[in-house]
Amino acid sequence: MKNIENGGTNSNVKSGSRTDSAVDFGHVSVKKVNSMARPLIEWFLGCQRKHLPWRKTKDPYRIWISELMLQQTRVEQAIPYYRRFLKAFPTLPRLAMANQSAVLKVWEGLGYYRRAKYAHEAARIVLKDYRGKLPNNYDDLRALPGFGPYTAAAVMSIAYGKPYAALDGNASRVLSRLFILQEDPTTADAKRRRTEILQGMMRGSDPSTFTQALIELGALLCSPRSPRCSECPIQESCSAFRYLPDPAVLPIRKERKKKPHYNVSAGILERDGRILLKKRPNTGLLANFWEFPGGKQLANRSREETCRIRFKSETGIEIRITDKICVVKHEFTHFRITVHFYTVACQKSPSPKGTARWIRKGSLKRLPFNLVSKAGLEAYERKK
DNA sequence: AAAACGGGGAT
DNA sequence: ATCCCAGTTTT
Ligand code: SF4
Repeated sequence: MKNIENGGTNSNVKSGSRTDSAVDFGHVSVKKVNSMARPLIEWFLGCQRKHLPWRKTKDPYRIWISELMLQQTRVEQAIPYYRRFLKAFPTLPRLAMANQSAVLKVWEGLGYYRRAKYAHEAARIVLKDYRGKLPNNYDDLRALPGFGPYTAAAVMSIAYGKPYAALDGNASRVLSRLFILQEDPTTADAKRRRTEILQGMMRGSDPSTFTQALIELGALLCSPRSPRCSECPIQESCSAFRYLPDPAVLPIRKERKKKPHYNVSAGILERDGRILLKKRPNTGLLANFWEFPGGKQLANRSREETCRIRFKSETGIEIRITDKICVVKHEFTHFRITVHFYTVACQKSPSPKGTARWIRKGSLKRLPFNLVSKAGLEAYERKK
């Protein structure tokens, strides 16, 4: 089995026809690679979090949804979403037949909303091309939207029991410490190399158990900040534990760029029990989410003027400011914003342009909003 | 290779 | 305030 991919497009590692003893991991010991799986798996069988909802199944659809939700997302945060999602869409065909906005609404609050879009798209493809069953094949999975090297390998190993190496942040961190890999783990080279090592490590083990065991080790013991080496089942094999005063110095991390900050003004316009909202574009940040019309602070303008001008350009509607509602601060992945909410009024009941719509207040609960809009709306309802 | 893409919890 | 999480896609 191979799932190593070259720079960018992974196929899980291609190692030709080399035998075990010929596998070369540089200074990574073959003996160590071969001796680690057993204690790791024994520890996992005794100490894993058996209550995690996705541990109760090997249904490829459910494993897929769990892996998708867990991308860059903490276990505790994903659990309620996993339950709600599978209650709403119990099977892959049910997901495929669902309305895209319904899928997005269930995902609301979980972040990285492209994942919801991909889940829906992939489900439709699988229903059409694979009779509703996720393909039992790495390359076919990789071809589906949202299936990168990790997710494809995770489904192949965890659900289908095939020996594909699933390299996630946990597995990568454990490898960094186990073999004192001082390279930057984010490069294509490092990923390829680490996937190879993983493939060697999982040889001879049950792939489903091994994949979950290594990830669980990274989550429970070999944590980013303070690894609990004294409880670690592979302590004896671990070079970082043996040679470094503090294994937590690995993996090395690159310094981050500072986040820019923007001020934003937004207007809340209500008329005849309806509120004027704007749907965000189909791509990019918070794609297809709804929000209050407004925009970034304009140079040499007041916040109120900014609100009025931005509101007009997004909706075509002339408004005047009637009151200030609240100020909401929020942090996204790459920037921070401070949003100034105002109540606004207009002359008649004009029809909006673009993606702006009058939404009945009773319908708000069916539309997806991010935390900023929710905070603005809540403050508005409270103040009225 | 780098940037874009959310939100929350831990330190 | 900073890090980073069961990563993938686009640029
Ligand atoms: S001994 Fe410590 S550093 Fe090494 S794998 Fe175990 S928890 Fe991680």
